[in-house]
Amino acid sequence: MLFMQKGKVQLVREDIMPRDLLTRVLLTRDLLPRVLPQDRAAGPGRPKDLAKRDAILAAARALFFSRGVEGVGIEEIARRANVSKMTVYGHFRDKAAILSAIVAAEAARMTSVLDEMPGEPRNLEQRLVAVGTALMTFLTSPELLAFERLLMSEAARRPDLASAMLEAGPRFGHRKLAEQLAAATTRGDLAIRHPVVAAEQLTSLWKGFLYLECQLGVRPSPTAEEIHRHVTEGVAMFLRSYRPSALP
Amino acid sequence: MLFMQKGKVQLVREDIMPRDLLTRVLLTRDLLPRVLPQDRAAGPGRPKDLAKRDAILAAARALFFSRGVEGVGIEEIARRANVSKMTVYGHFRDKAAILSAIVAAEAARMTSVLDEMPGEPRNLEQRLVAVGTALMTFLTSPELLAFERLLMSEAARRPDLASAMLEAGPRFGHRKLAEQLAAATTRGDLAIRHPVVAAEQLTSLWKGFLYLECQLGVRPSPTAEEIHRHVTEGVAMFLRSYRPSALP
DNA sequence: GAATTACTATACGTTTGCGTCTAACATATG
DNA sequence: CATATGTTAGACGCAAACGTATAGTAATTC
Repeated sequence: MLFMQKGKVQLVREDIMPRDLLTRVLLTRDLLPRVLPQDRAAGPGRPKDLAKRDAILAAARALFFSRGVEGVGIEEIARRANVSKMTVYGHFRDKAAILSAIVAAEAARMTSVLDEMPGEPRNLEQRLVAVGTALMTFLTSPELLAFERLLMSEAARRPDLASAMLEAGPRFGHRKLAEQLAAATTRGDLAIRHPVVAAEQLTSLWKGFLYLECQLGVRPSPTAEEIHRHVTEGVAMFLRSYRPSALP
Repeated sequence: MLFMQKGKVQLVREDIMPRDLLTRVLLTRDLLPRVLPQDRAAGPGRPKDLAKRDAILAAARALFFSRGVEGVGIEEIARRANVSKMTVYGHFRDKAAILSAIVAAEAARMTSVLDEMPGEPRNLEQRLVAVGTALMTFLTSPELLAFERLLMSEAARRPDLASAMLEAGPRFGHRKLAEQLAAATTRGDLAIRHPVVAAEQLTSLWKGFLYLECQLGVRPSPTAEEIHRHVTEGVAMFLRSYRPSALP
């Protein structure tokens, strides 16, 4: 599929991000206990094959993303993961548990990506454009769009999932961006009274109508050029509003 | 339920908006023929009871909004509409046709609401705040949020629905807002080079993070005060960026 | 090797929901 | 009145999906 190189599917595992950050993200809405279950501490008997667990999650992820939770059966997940149906139930209590694990993994990935946003380039405008471009590239990727759609349709039934994702994604991103904006303000490059508000505004400008169109699937994901142009427009507008001369 | 006063449910009918506007909205994505079907031109025999048709649509709307299309059975719709299941199938070919009719009605309602946005108040800032407040009040109403959620989850399967809604809602609104912004520019109150872009930016600022939280259901719909404060912030930021002195 | 646990394949019982059909009654045209 | 269509209530066939059960094989500990 598009978003996973065959055989190399990593979901929630301590090797992709520091355990404490992962935990912090997932504990926001007691999602963790459902995701890292009792590991039976290596008694006698054949151990569980974690590769199969990952294969199940990868298969479910791809299927859920493209056809929604209700549109996919357990048997189909098992078939795609090259696994027996019973094995699926051996690893997960039910369908909802699979979804929880996927959302937790996605939340972790989101935080991880946001945590590595570019921070160094030369002047402020270039830095903001770089961050915005990276963010929009991430957000408009087919897999992220599919994930948001999925989350939206499950939001009513499973508010915990939406909560976890909001915390790991937007809120986390806003805090990080707000820090940068505050720093720029103390440096004298910007005049911002409420950095968090400004960060939310900037993010909204970055997303704009473009993101909505992508989310509803009425247009393909934007090219790098389109994203760059769109983000640059937003940054310019933002900087005009918050340039130091604007506030006494 | 929350969003309809019992018995007074009006969906797609020529009495709520001019026929040509309605048609223009719905024809954007050949939704119309599926919604206003062949009326059999009053031959012999008992005529169809349009009140029942409306009751079916109202029931389906409420149920779809709260539990999604897949989560609701035809029998349940019929029961809630005080109608036999066969009557449902007498008016609509299948579930998808019911959904089409609902979306068409909602699109029409959306255009109608956007078309009546406040236009008169005194100065520019007050006018923009008034429009933004009205828009956000509309968008964050439980019914509209539920509708967007519904649409999002069906977007993959039914791109025509998303298209119709985008055209009737955001795109229509952006055009109207862009006209006002362009007028303000010629009046000298603003300095805007690309009114449509600016309209999209302003709308994004109005929505902001607040709307996302509502959409995901992690917070209740904002109060009038909250909306007013949020919109005012956005307008202030917008005006700082596009005030005439900002551009030579 | 014995015990224990995991995985496979398959079958099963149950539920759910869709869409159709029928027989009776209701309401319109002419 | 005859005719034609709409509405109801119930039953029906069918397919899909969930989650469980069983029996045999595979992997691991002691």
